[in-house]
Amino acid sequence: MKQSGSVWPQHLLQWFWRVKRDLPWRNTEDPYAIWVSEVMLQQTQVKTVIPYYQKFLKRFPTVRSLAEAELEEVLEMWRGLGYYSRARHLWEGARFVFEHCEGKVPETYENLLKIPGVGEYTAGAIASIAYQERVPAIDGNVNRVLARLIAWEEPTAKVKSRRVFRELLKEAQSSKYPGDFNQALMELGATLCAPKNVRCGECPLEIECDAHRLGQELAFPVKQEQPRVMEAFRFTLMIRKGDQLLVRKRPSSGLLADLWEFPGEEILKHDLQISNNSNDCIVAAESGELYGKSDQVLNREFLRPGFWYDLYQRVVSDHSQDENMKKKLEKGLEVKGPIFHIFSHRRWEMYWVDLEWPDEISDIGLCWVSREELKRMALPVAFQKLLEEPNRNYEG
DNA sequence: AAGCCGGGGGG
DNA sequence: CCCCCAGGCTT
Repeated sequence: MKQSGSVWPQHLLQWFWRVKRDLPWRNTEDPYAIWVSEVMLQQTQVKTVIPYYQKFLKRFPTVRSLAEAELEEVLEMWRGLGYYSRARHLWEGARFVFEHCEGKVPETYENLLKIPGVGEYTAGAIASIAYQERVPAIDGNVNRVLARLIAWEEPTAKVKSRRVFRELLKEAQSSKYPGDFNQALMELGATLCAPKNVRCGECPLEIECDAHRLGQELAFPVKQEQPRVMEAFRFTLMIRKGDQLLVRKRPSSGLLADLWEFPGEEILKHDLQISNNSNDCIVAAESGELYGKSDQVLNREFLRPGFWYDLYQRVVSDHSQDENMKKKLEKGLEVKGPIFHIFSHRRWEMYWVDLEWPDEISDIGLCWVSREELKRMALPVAFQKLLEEPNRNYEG
């Protein structure tokens, strides 16, 4: 960690004062105007923002004028900037200030935070720039600059990273010019310390920067590790009656929420544990989880008629055909698969069996649909694949 | 802590 | 064209 008494904050400020662009929101101390600029700059480049900023402030020069405007007109002024929900948030924030703060933008970081749509970053920017409060304003640019400065090895979004960065800035931030200090960091990130094209030769922090010392500027900030792919089996019952197939609706949260599926179960390979049982079987625990002695054992286990019969019993609540189904599964068990399906964070190894059902079924969660109807329903691709491969018999 | 929102910009 | 993403909010 950089020690207090470090000189880089001075270098940074002097660089900023030397190169800073003359932007409209840098010629005002009006917290409302700075608020507007911050919201616009969150989503768009400086040169695009300038004309919108001027037009917007001309039409809505005060919190009151914005609060009293119709949302329609605010959105109209925003047209072309994108991210219209933020225009709405700005408008709602203005109404909040008008109503709860006597029309005056709060003067402290803490009170700015109470405005809906104003988070840590925006509150910090307004407090430091308009009121010279010594608080950080950490946006994506600042995160990148700091991560490189100290060659920080964790994703910036981590709680630990945010704590370390805040501590670092607490030491470094200028007492006399906290707003300029924050703007300088952002300017640096926007111009020299860019995501891809770094210009370290011109950077005031070149000799202080750990990433540069390592020759690894682009390695920081380290990216969030993508969630590892969870491996799972997906066992499915294709229950038919003539042209009809049995389907059910998935739960309204989680994977493939509210979509349709053929009845069955997902078993995470991660959940497979060594069984206490003396025999070599997978046992269906009360929770519905399966336990096997090893992956190898499990990989064979779904060939057992008993495995599919157990699954069938957990999945179909109409037990009138139990004997019938048991016979079918024991006599001519044909397991189909594997078919693999990959989601963003999960990988299914899919197996299924075909079953004929003789007549009506009484199960509140299940319903018959024809293949024609199925085409018009929200059936995830994973299950469509099963329909397309009726002859993929498993050959252990 | 992780994901969504919902559109833009960069490669 | 696809991939990635800021900042605030929700779960």
